[in-house]
Amino acid sequence: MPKRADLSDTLCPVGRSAELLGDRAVLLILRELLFGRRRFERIAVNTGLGPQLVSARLKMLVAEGVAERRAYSERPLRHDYWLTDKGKALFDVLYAMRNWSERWAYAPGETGDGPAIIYVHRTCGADVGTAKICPGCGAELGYGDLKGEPSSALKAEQVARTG
Amino acid sequence: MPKRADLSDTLCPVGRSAELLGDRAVLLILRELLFGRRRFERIAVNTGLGPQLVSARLKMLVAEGVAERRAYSERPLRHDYWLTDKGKALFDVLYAMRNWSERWAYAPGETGDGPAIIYVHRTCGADVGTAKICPGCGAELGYGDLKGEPSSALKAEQVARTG
DNA sequence: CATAGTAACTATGATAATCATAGTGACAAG
DNA sequence: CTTGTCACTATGATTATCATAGTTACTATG
Repeated sequence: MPKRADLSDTLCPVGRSAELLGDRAVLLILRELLFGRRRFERIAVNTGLGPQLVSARLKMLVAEGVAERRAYSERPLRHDYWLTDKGKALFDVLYAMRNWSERWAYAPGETGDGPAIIYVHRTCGADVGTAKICPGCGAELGYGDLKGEPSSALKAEQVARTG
Repeated sequence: MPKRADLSDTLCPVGRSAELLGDRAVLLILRELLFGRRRFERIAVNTGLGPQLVSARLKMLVAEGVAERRAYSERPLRHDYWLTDKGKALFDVLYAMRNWSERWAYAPGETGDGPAIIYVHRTCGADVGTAKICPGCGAELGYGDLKGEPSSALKAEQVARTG
């Protein structure tokens, strides 16, 4: 490809975020980070992306202020990646993606019966389904508010990948 | 690139939608379709994408059931593209992207003062800001509920592109 | 102390997606 | 009968991505 057209200076807000989010690898890495998987190897394995891609994208996310690289061990020197507030705010986008998929992206019965991931509101314990507002208590749902439980089918897939 | 790894059969809902949405061209085309721009040429010009890419992506969106190709003229035979319900439901994702950008993606003052696009709730007339729930009437916000007004700076940019 | 293991990467070459540019087909308008 | 419109297709150069293997800097084990 020739250098991809740059949209980072568009004033259109969708165009701006598309520059960041319009990339499979970025979305998958953000998924991992939002789920609290912070280590390089874990992210590479869970996403199925090669280490070179993971490395390049993490560098980019750090440069954009979406993630932070921290040392979690001095000897040996080891680093992992944490979301910044700017990164945590992307929860809303990924949650919208998840909700869309649960409604539109599966064949009937493909996930067993029920969603691929069940989300429960930490505060009130209600199963939120695919709602934007907690059906139990009416609160808005954002980063950290939900606890996700993969369906048994999805869990099996994750175990198969992780080995 | 070798054939990109296929995620369309993951059970993870974020992975599934990432296969579709993790692509700059798709996001930009969806933006246009959600704004009611249905014609091929208009989409190509507004997104800055080449006609080949637009063509390929629209075909994919039609194959995925996100958009529909319709004849709007018989002589000469001309087609345009409409979102299906599955496509309209993607509003939530793009709206989340927009909200994130308005909050995190601009330097201070870059959009003048105020958001790049002002959204007004059609039903109650309230300026929704970057809320997920209408601050005026408390309703959830979905496809068709909002009327967007680009800031003057963004409008100028759009005119520059359209010619 | 030598081998194996772990974790976060970097290096290399093949393949294919993307871009820029130009062209096509079918018709309408002047 | 030339110019214009609209929805595309064709071509070639460039480069991002993938698969695979290797590197660095340690720790743990026999």
